Amino acid sequence: MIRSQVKTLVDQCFQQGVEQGLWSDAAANLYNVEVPRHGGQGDFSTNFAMVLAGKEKRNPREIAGQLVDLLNQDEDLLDKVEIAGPGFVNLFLKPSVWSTVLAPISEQGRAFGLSDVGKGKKVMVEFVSANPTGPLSVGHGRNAILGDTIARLLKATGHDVTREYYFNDAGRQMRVLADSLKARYLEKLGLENEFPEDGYQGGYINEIAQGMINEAGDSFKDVEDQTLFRKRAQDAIFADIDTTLKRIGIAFDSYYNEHTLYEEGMIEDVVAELRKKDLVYEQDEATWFKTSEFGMEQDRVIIKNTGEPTYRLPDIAYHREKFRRGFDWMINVFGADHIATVPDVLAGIEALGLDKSKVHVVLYQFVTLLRDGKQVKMSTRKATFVTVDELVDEVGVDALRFFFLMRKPDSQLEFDLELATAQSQENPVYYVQYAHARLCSIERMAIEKGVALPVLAETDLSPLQEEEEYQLLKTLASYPALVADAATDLAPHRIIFFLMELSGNFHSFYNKHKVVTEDQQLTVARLCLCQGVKAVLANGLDLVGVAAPEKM
RNA sequence: GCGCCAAUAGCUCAGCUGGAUAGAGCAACGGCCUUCUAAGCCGUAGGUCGCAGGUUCGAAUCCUGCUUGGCGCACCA
Repeated sequence: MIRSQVKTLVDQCFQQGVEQGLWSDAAANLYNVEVPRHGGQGDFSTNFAMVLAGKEKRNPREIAGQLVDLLNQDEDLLDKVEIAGPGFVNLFLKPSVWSTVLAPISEQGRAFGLSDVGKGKKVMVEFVSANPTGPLSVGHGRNAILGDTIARLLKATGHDVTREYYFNDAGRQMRVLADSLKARYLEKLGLENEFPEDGYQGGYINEIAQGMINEAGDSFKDVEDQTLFRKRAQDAIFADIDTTLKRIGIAFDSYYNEHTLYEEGMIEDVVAELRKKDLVYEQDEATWFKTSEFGMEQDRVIIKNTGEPTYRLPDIAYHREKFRRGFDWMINVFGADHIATVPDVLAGIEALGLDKSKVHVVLYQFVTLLRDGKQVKMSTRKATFVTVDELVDEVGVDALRFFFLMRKPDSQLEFDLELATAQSQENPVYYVQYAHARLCSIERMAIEKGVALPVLAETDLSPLQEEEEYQLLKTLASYPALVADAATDLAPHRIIFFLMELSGNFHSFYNKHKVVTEDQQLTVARLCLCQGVKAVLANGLDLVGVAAPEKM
């Protein structure tokens, strides 16, 4: 926005300097224009002279002086230019420039902040992907919110996004699940049963068993085939997962069942292709993949001596399928405990001659749940986990999403239930939402007092001259670039930090200055500013899936 | 033993991919409601950016080596 105007200006001066023989073009695209951290260092600052000095072994302050002369030809943007420190050139904008940010916000409305930096790139975000063995737990919650928000960000920046859920309803885990259900079923009928040693102990199994009894009594008691029980468990649990996801605002574009890979022969196909490249061999009745040829310490089994593939093989086949479906960028959201599987799959992709740089794994660290100040130990089997549903019951969807996004994926996330529930008033999500509600309240008040909401194009913005007003305008102006960066860096937490900053700017402004006053000119100008802040807050909140309430 | 992630204020964490004097929220202390929502604001205090080297005009940020914590290292997923 305004920053890019300034960047363009500096670029033009750079070019002029090249044409005038002041310097070579060695530093093209290497310098930057950024917002300095401290006050008094201008609205923007460039390291131009120092970068160039490094390239040409000259005195940076001398180059800075030449750049300043060129910049001083500008009449529209700049108020003054200074050389500072080791050779920074600090640019001070004409104050009136800042209010120009309000026009695009007003014109674009909900679309302000969106961009086409993705250029329609076809991207798949695969996330959650939990097998249907139980309700979604806290870890899945972080996965779900992270994946969903990354998808939202990419969509907002012009990517063609597909959200996919990959799951597997076969395999050992599901067999144990079926056995667990059957045992509970028999148990409830008062019949002899044997609960599997490593069975799933969650109460949800009992509920499913009870449902079967309510429906059909004991008619399943002699069924030997486990398929029935597996299907009952899977259907019930999947429906449950789906309900939870809907509840936290998440919908998938497609679901992919591992079965498909078998049914359509893609598993054998991958093995055949690897074999053709002499990358597999048989040993101890198992089939091995030469991962050692791709920088790994040892080879890995892809087909067990039982004839059953290990998880690697379908994972590789699945990724090949993603490539075949034409995705340019494949993002997987995995918990840190899956780190070990990543190199194998990447090796497989490489082995198949595909471009592994198109696959990006977002690894998020664990969520530590604190209850009564103590860490809650969680285990899916023992059902000592806290579910996403329970969390939502306690803190609500908005707080859940906000909290899960407050930390970058790389950081462990501490979720203190007491803090999130008992002190919900101090919850940062309210800080942001409250700012939005206040803005709505101001508009209501203005209308009540007979002040019509202004039309920006007809409003003189020159009365906006307070420091707090400039601060708000500057923050607003930084929004579009922030969204673009957060998206391409897969860093949703930056949106959260932006929202807190903008809200903070607004609360400060609000406490120091009154919007609706006797001064007509000032009132309408400030109402325009408020409309801009409100719109950007709403857009940002929408981007992370948090509500923007009009009243609190 | 090997791999990945982290280490920044008392606590929880940012730090825009190498910039100038280190940032926020809680917690602590002191102030601000007859005025558009006090779920808010203002001020004070709080730091050897885990340790040691290296790279350069310049390092919390990049490289190497250590230390501590978390997660992994299956013919489980």
